[in-house]
Amino acid sequence: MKCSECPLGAFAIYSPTFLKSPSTLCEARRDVLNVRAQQLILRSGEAPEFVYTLYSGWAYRFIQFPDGRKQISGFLIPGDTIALESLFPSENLQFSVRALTDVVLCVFETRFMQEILLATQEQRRVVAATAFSYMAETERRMATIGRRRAIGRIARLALDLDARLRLRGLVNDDGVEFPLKLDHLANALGLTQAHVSRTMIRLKQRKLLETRRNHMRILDRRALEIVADEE
Amino acid sequence: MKCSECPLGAFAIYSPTFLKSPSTLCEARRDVLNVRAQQLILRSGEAPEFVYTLYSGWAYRFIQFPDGRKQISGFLIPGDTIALESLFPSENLQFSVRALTDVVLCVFETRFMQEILLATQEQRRVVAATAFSYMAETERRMATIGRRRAIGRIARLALDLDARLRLRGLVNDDGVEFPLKLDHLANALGLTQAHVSRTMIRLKQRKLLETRRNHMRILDRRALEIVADEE
DNA sequence: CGCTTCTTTGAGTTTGATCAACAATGGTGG
DNA sequence: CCACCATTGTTGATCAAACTCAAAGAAGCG
Repeated sequence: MKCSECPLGAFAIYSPTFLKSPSTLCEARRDVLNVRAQQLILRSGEAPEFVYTLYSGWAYRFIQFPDGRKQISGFLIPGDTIALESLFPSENLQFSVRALTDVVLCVFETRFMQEILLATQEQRRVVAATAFSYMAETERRMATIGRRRAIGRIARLALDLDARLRLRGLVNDDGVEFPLKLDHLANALGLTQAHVSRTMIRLKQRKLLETRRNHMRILDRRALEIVADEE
Repeated sequence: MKCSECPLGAFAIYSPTFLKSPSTLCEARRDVLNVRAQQLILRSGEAPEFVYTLYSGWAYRFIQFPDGRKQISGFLIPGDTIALESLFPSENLQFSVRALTDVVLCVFETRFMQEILLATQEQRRVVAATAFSYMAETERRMATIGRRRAIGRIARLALDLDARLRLRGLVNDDGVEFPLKLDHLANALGLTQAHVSRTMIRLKQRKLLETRRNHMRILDRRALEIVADEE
């Protein structure tokens, strides 16, 4: 695969550099890695050696508790950097990342990526904006989990994912790719799988969204937003 | 107040610069602001004009819902920067910050602070580390809210705050300053004030911690950690 | 001392968890 | 193309944690 033809380069964290000179990224890229669904990509407690970006497939970032429970703190979609934390030599990771589907990763030399991302004003701005936007999303999800009931939590997550996927152009016939199982939703939203099932059925009955196979479609965005804000 | 004598400079985000040349900060400082308890410091939707750091008192960062509920996403203690987001000209804020007690703020020229914080490798490292550490704390709190019951959530918050306050030296006779009311705990942990009250009483009965006036003391740290991890 | 702000407590209700079984779905290989 | 298997989703019964609403106490402050 040539970086110069990458359809995601314009959305990645290195987009300013990519748009100016795609070949720079090819030089920084060490490898392209295939990872099977369910495999760990980053392990809590370690310090990642490379910077990875997601070329295809989904992954999720999660915190594992001693008793086996887990909380998914975010989903990663094509174009996302696996963990901005890996860019800087600070502490070890406090979370893990697991492939949700089969995944293809681009592997970059950390040192090289640091240089690219700090090189220009514009690049630094994009890095900061990406970090703050992830921060904002995490805070909003915390608020949703803390203060909304099941139906509002699911509505909000559906809207957020839909928006992000659309920005990346990952749309098919008026809906988006959607490999999440009830279990993922449950672990991301502080609910149980059984309860997510019941609640999804309510959302479908109210004609707010539908899911089939690996696909989700929002049927009434306005109404769904009201549910997310008020229920 | 002279910056050179500031006891918090060594803990602030500009600590490398401060330790080398305290006067640099005096030059960047525009003002010292007194803010009363309950006043808003930053408003959601706006773009802050200056960079503020907390010289004394506590504040909290929160998201307000249309229906009046709110979620506190973090507490700010002396030495903290009010919002790293204000450093970079990205989008508008998605959260607000309110003074929890009477507060004294140092007000810095944004442009000047940017220069200081990007000037050296060491400064950039500290900025990144601060951002990632706040990120990690937010993710861990999300996990706690999503996957722990009331007693574990309170235990975890008490431990986290205690640790942060101790790092800053804000300790008095084996306990820490603690101006939080039940309502703040409730809004930070996704609970109601009534339920926090009942749960705190259980923690006190089990001799894990005590609170009087504006003060909290952890009586059995080991046991409290077990509660935070497993209950 | 009186007022305001916080905390405690109670009764009744609701949401969501738990445990468990069963149904549907989508591959896979024969 | 069908039978089989693994995975995922649905459903029911029961229970517990936490919420709501409300009122009474306690504590702190001027």
